[in-house]
Amino acid sequence: MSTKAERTTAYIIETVAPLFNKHGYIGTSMSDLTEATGLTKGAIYGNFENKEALALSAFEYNRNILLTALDEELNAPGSALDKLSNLTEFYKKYDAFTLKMGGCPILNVGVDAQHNNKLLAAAVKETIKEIEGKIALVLENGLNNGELKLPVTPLQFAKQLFTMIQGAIAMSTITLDRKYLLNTITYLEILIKREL
Amino acid sequence: MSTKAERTTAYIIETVAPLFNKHGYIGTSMSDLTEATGLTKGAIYGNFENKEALALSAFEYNRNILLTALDEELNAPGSALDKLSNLTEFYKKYDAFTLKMGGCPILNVGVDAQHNNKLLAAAVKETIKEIEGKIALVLENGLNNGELKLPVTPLQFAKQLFTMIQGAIAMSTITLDRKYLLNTITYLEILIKREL
DNA sequence: AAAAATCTATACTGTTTGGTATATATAGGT
DNA sequence: ACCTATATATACCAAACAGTATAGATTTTT
Repeated sequence: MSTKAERTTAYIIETVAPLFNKHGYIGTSMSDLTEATGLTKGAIYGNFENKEALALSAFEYNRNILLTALDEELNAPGSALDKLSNLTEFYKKYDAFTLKMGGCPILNVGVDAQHNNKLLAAAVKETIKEIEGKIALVLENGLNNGELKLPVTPLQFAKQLFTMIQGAIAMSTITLDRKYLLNTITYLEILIKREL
Repeated sequence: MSTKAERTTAYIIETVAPLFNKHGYIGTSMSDLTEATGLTKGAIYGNFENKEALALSAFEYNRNILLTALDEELNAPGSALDKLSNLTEFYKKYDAFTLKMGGCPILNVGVDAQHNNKLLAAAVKETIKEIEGKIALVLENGLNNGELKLPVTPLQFAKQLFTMIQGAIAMSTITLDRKYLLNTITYLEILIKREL
């Protein structure tokens, strides 16, 4: 069984991750964190070196949830097209999926950290690369199987796909209108059926 | 000629607009503003009621630059397809265009203000509606001319177009890689040529 | 050019910021 | 059950926060 401190550390991360995601690095104060966790500064600083380390752990927590969910869709049994279909279905519900974490961590932290925190900004860039790689791998396998053909390289197509998805997420987030998400994904489904 | 105070007000807005756009509402402090403008708090608070009013003016300043530039492209003489071509050309250089204002104000303020400032968040939503309306109008005119046909309503197509553009902006901004912008716009040009 | 209006600088407010030293309380191992 | 190690709370720090009162400087109007 895990030690008390490990459980406290995990509890803190889980609790503050949505706060950092919603209000940004600077926008989240230590008093916000003590209030949300019910712990004191002593407890938090006993488990994390400083605010930055905590914010980074919080992002990584959200990122792992996202990557795990994506892996589940992309590694499910079935053809490459099946996996892509899993992916689009997943993103149709992405707003509900990211509700607990306070919205899309890639969009929120990516934009917030750009000029406010280099470590976080780099972590987001790395996460994007990972996701694009995962999608590209599925496409490459489908290509090698002869199951589908591509107008561009697998990575290039994956990047285009993810860009459109991220655009839908951005628009839905900013306008609070999930139609952007639904309509874009519907378009992507048609695009996949037609092009591949 | 304008009065001294009016010029000072304008000077303050021009100077602080990129700061608010880059670092967000909470991330920009009054001392950042006095430092950048070379003015004191007295001068700034003499021209603006508070930080929020200044941030709103700063966003509106950037927004007006953007809307004016878009109007120039969409109201230029020529056919509807010409105007759409102007639009895609404009967005190919969007990263350079938004450099002075510290990045895309719709993306930056839209994400930042979401949970930090309702007034700003509402202003961004309104701006998106305006831009979509402008694009939709061009499409509608082209439709009425018999110049082009659309798979969906003009507004719906405008929204899809803008979502993809905004996705490219988001990805380019977060990764600092303008290829996302270029590749997406290239794709849009093909899409317009094929679908319309 | 004088008077009235307006703009800006200075100095200050109370509050909140991230972070720390230390004392106490609690957990884990024997 | 005790002892040691560790985790948490309390009280504090200097700096930075947004905002303000007022006095002096500069425009603008007359």
